Amino acid sequence: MAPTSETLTAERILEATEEVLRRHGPAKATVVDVARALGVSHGSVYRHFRTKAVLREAVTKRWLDRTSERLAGIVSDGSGPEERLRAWLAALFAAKRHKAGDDPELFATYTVLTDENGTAVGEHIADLTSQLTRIIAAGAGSGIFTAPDPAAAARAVFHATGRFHDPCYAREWTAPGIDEEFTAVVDLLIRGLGAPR
Amino acid sequence: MAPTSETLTAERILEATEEVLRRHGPAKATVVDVARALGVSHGSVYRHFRTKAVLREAVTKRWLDRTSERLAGIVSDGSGPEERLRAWLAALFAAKRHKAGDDPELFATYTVLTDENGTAVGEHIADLTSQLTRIIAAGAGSGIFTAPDPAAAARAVFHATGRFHDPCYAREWTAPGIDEEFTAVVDLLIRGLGAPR
DNA sequence: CAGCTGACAGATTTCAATATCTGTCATTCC
DNA sequence: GGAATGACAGATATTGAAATCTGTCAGCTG
Repeated sequence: MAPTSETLTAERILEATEEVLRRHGPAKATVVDVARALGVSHGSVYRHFRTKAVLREAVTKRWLDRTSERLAGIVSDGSGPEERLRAWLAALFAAKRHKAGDDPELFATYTVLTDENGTAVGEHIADLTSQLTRIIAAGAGSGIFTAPDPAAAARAVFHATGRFHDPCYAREWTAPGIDEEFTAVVDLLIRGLGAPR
Repeated sequence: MAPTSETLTAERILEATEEVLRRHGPAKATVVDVARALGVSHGSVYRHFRTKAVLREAVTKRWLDRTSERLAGIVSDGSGPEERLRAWLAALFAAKRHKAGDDPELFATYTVLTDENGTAVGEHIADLTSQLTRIIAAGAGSGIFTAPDPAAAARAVFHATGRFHDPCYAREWTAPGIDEEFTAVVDLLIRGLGAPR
C-alpha cells in the first residue's frame, strides 16, 4: 500500500511482514501480501529471503530479541545479587505478561510463529539463561548464593519459573493470585540458592 | 460391534468411549460410534450422559483419577519427608512420561480432552497439590522443612516442577539431560524447603 | 548488469454442496 | 412403566472443484 521509492532492504521487508502479520494473523499473512504492502512484486521478496519460513523465522527472532535486550539492562544494575535476581525474574514475567495482555491477538500470532520455529526459541532461551547465569555467578562469587555450577543453577531457576514466562501458561497470567504464586516460587528458589547459614 | 445383552450402565458406556477414542482419536470419536460399539442406539447413550461434552468430561476425569490414585500410595510410605517428596515428584514425572511415551497417539487424544475440559483438570491439580501438601506438612511437623503455609509451599513446588508434569512440555520429556534437569530443580526446591541450618 | 518483474507449475487453501452428527422426543417394547 | 428406539431439525464436518499461494526463472528495465 506504500510504494516507497527507497531501496528494498531486508529490514524494510521485516517491518512490512510484522505489519502484515499484525493485520492478517499468522494463517493468512502471505508473501504476496508483504510484497503488496511494499509496492513490489513477490519475486523481490524472495531475493532477500529464500523461503517464507526463513522470513517468518527472521521476524520471530527480532521479536524475541527485543525482550532479551530489555532484560539485559537488569543483569548488571547496582543492587545486590538477590535483588537483581528478583528484579530480573519479575521483569521477565512483566514483559511476557504485558505482551500477552496488551494485544492478545498479536501475542497469539507470535505464539504460532514461535511454535513453528524451535531454533529461534532455543536461541532466545539460551540468551536468557546466559543472562541468568551471570546474575547467579555474581551472587556465588560474593558468597550470597551457593552454586557450584551457575549455568546449571540458572537453567533450574529458568525451568522452575516456566509458569511465569512460558507462553503455554499465558491464559493463567490474568488469574487472581498469580502474583502471590510468583512470589512464592521465587522465594523458594532464592532460599534454595542461598548460602547455608 | 459387541451387542452384549448386559444392561447398559454408565460404566460400560465409559469403557466403550475410551475404546472409541483410542481407535478414532478425539476429533472423529462420535456418540454414534460409541452406541454402535455397544450395540445400542445413540439415544440410549444420551439417557446416561446429557451431552457429548459431559461424556467426554467423565472419561477425562477417569483417566486423570487413575494417575492420582497411583501417586496417593507414595504420600504415606515409610521413608522420611525429603525422600518421600523426591519419590512423589519422581513418580509424577515417571507416570506422565510413560503415558506420553508409551502411546503418543493416545496421549495426544487425552491432551485434547484435558484442553477442552478445564474443570476436570482443575480438580486433578487440586488432588495432586493436596497430596503434596500432606507430604510437606508432615516434613514441617518433624522440623525437616520450613513451611509456614504448607498448602502454599505445595502449590509453589507443583508450579516449579511444571516442566516435568505439564503435558505442554511432553515433547521435551525424551530430550537427553532431562533427568539431570529434573534433579537440579528438585534439589533446589528441597534446599529451599529445608529448615535453616 | 544488478535488481526487479510477472508468468508459470505444483502445493495449499477456500468455499459451497453434501453427508454426518448431536440432542430431542413421540412411540415401541418388554 | 421404565428403558430403548429411530426419525427428525439444526449444527457440524467432509469433500472436491476452483482460487490462491509459494518458489522459480527467463526476460525486462534503468
